[in-house]
Amino acid sequence: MATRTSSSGTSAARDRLLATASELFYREGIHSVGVDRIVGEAGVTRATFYRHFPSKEDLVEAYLGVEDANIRAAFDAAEETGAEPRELVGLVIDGLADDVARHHTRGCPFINAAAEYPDADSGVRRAVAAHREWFRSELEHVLEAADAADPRLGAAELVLVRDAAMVGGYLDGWERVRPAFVASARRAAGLPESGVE
Amino acid sequence: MATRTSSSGTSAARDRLLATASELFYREGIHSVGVDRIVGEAGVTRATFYRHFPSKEDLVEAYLGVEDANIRAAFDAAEETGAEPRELVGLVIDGLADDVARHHTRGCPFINAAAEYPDADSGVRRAVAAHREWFRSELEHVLEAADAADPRLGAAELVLVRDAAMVGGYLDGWERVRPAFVASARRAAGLPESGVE
DNA sequence: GGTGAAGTAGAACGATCGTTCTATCTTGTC
DNA sequence: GACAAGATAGAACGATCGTTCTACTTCACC
Repeated sequence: MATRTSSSGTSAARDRLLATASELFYREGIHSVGVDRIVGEAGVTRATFYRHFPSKEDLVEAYLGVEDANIRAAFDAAEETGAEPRELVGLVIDGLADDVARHHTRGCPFINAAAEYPDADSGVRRAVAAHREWFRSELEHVLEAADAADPRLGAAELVLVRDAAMVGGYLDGWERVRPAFVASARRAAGLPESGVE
Repeated sequence: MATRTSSSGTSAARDRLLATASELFYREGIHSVGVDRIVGEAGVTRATFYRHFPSKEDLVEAYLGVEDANIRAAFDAAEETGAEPRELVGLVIDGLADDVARHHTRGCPFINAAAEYPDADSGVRRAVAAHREWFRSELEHVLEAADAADPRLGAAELVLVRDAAMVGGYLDGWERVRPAFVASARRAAGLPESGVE
């Protein structure tokens, strides 16, 4: 059953492997999840696994790539609503809050991964650093377009408060963190305290 | 060389074990550091290890206990300066910043531990939750004494921003995070933007 | 219709994991 | 001097880690 889906490097087995691993890595941590577990739950053999990924670490990096792509897609979707620059800031903040509340209830995939990879030169940490830098500069552009007072500082504060929201949402519960997050984020972005519009 | 130090559960070997493990767990992560490594660097045998700790997880919890005690001691020291309530708020914020800059450059021990322990009922996660609740209520008391507008929300925001400072300090570098941290923290606590006094 | 890549199945590698064991030695206390 | 507790040394447990291997099957493409 060699179901090659496209001419590129993708295949049904590879997709299942990556989807299963992403779920397990996020929910239970990376070092805690063994290769046996992944191939078992993906319904794939070890040989197939190592045909698609040179090592477990490559799978870990691919997992972070999935998370990165998801967030970029969310930003793209927000921008495609055609909202005005100042509206967009509110949309982004609401989107971040919504993401923490619904999808990322076990903390930030990148922060959690970094906790398990102390070597800053490792592929995993490089992926984390690249993602964070993209995220920060993306926020800066959004604030810049909205004529924020200090886009650079504002973006740094938003990153700060988003990190905290993911950590706090995981450890303390989102409902306890939400008010503080919304207050801090809107203040950092130079928005009024109240509703979106 | 059975150097019993006191009549309680402490001993030189146990102290070395705990100090070595604390350093290794913090610097390299918990699952990444094996028992062999710990006993080796502590200059102790496995038998001695298991005489003092029923299992590795007990050592992990003891490690978090050390971190918890350190932070409590720092709060006590700040309170013993005899500063006025409003001064104390500034002292606490400066102390938190100083701690991130000097000691906790690999992130927050509790957040990192939680990343590796998904089970909220585990002893490790219970220790994390207990520490965080103490920390939050301690901040609330400090803000309360300083007649802050909303001590409960302010404390929640301070926890938020402190979490973020430790994460950001680790992943992005403290010098990049410091301005955003100080601005957010002082605003959350209802302090003026500028110096301590 | 044959070639080759991608799949399955399953055994096996050495290394390390956390844990337990026996046996010997040192030390402080009665 | 005897005894118990703590530390030492080192072998060994079964389990799991990430990785590699051989052998066989199935499909897509030229």
